[in-house]
Amino acid sequence: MTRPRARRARATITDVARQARVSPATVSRVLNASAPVSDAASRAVRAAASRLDFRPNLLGRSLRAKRSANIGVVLPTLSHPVFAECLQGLEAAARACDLALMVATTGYDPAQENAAIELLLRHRVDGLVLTVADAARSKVLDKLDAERMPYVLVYNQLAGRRAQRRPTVSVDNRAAARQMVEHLIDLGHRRIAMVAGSFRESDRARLRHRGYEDALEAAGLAPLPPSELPFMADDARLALQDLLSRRDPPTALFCSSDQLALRVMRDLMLLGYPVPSRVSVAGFDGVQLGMLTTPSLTTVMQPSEQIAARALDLLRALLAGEPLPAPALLQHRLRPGESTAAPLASASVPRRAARAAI
Amino acid sequence: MTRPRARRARATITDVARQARVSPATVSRVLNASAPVSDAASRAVRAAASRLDFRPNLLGRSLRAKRSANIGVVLPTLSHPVFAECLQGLEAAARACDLALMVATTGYDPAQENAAIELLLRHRVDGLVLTVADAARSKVLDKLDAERMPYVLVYNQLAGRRAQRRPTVSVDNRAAARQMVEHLIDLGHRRIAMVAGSFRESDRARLRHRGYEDALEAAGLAPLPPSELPFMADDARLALQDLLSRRDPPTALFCSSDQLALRVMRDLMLLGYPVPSRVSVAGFDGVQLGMLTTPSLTTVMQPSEQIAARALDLLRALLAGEPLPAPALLQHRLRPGESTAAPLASASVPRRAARAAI
DNA sequence: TCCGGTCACGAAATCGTTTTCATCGTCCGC
DNA sequence: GCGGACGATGAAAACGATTTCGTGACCGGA
Repeated sequence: MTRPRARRARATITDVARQARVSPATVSRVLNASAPVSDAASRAVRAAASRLDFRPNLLGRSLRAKRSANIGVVLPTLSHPVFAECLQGLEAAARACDLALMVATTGYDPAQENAAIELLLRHRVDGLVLTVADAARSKVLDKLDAERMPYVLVYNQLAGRRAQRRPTVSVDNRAAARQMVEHLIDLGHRRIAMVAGSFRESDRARLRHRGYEDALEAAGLAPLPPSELPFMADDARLALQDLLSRRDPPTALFCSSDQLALRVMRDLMLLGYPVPSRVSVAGFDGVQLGMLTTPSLTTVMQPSEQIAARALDLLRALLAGEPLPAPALLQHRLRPGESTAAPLASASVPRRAARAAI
Repeated sequence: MTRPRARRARATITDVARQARVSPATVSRVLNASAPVSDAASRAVRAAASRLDFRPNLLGRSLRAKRSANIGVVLPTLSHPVFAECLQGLEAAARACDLALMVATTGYDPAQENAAIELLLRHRVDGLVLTVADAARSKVLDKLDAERMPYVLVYNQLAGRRAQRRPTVSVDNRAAARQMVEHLIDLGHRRIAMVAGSFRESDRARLRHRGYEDALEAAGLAPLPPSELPFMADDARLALQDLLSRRDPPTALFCSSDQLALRVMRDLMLLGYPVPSRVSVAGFDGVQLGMLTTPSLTTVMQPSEQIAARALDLLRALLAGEPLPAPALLQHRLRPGESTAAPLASASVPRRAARAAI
């Protein structure tokens, strides 16, 4: 007697086996192509599986195989479009090879980084793709190393010996920043300030600052003291006001991210400093929305899609047992926009002096 | 003889049990507080667990308990900030109750919607939070219903009987759109066009169009034919050019999303129609970036954080066995920006005629 | 003292797979 | 005709937890 009203539970591999008159082992072999199976059996299994609408229970498989086909993604935030785009890219790449993605965000907070990773590890992700605040002194990376849990860093970039131990996919932040600042110098700017959210907490911001210094030094110009913009909108505006009302204010601002650059542009407008006629603004990231503003944002494009795709490639290689890959540096591209222009004649250092300085 | 060089495998519940001199069952009871345990045993277990750095293997638990503590999120895209913000909110809410999130994006494509869901179901997510292209005629929702898989829709909004069967969390799209268009009318606009990516594929765009019609009708104004902007940037610009070079062109454009509105604003600038002096533009969503542009975007704010939090609440209720909740309508808010203003005197219908029409 | 009832706990079954190992033909070369 | 190799298969043991069920121990009341 079958009980018609009870919802039929989903078919398991045993049901398929019974229906196909083979053993569960054979079903597994057919469905995973993990061992040769006779044609007859193979067909019977496939027929049974489709008849029963078999959906393998990945929990069972993962438990037994010690592989969950599941990779963790840990990012600082999704409000910043560059990370959202990256996640989007990861997701596409992951689904292409039947991997699921578990995401967590950390808000740049080490405690949350840790909590996020713990959660993912409990769920037995096979590996991780992550962006940490500071890759060189990250507790969670130490932990992952200690546990031999494979991971690939994205956007983070390491220098020196550490770079050999921790796989990263990024652009050459220093070179890219230098190129951007050189662009500003080429436009005629002589007093260029760099603005970031926090240098201390971001390895990328620091590298970009190095690039900024490289460019100025090569041009014989003096770097201005770096500015950190407070997180609160109003405080940030005041800080900006302060920065620009000094004697010899900067004529160009190089921002450590597009998100920041867009905020800065907006604040400058509100403060009565038109962009780019009074102040030029440059960003870093190349988010789509930077092209939609007026003026459009001059920025360094990071190839987020490629970064994502490459990161997943590397991670899969690690999972396959290949040795630690060298850090991957992907090509950036300077995207000129309308937010940068030559400085006002009155604001720029007299031509002759500038030339002499160079 | 222990082999010191072999990496010690992670401790399992059995190891903890052995170390604490109790059975695995007791360990489980202590760690999940699922049954009373003596103080002594409890302490011993906790001590052993922390000494061994025990990390429960959720695969084992999920398999046995038929609960994976894992919820699936299916969204059209993450490039659209409104979804990124939603995911961000979901993640925060989920981690607060120790749930992991598995995400997939669909690009509004039914085939991908299906593939994404299949993947998540194989991984045995406990439930889903999703946004589909069109909730009323969605194959995947039918499938989920058939399988009794709990889900909550976000942003989607259903009308009529269907609304009772499918839990949704959204704003009142129609009312919100009406309010936005009324705002345009109040500013003096008489020829207002609505612009969307695709009405056919989006239940939300259609509802917002209804609200648009409501507002115009209530004001005694005639709706203009709706415009769908092509996806390709250049084509979209041409379409816009065409729309505005007709006889009696619209003086205000109501866009079905902020993303679209920002693109439209940019294109209008490029085409030589300043916003808002020549054309007003209004959006829908309330994404953060809309406040950073100049002019800032007039829009309807959807409370994405709350939508996410509420969706997770509802889903947890469903998982706990509670009956289907009624659709949740959350409060929207009109966020006035600089992208809307009174129409040029020459463009607006003469006051008297307008009054008469009303 | 005995009995019924809690209470804390352990043994063992179970979840749905994969994987090892043994078995059984069959085929081939001699 | 025989031995060995090989190919396809099934039985059964994992994987790491939860959960059912049963069993002492203990307590209070008669």
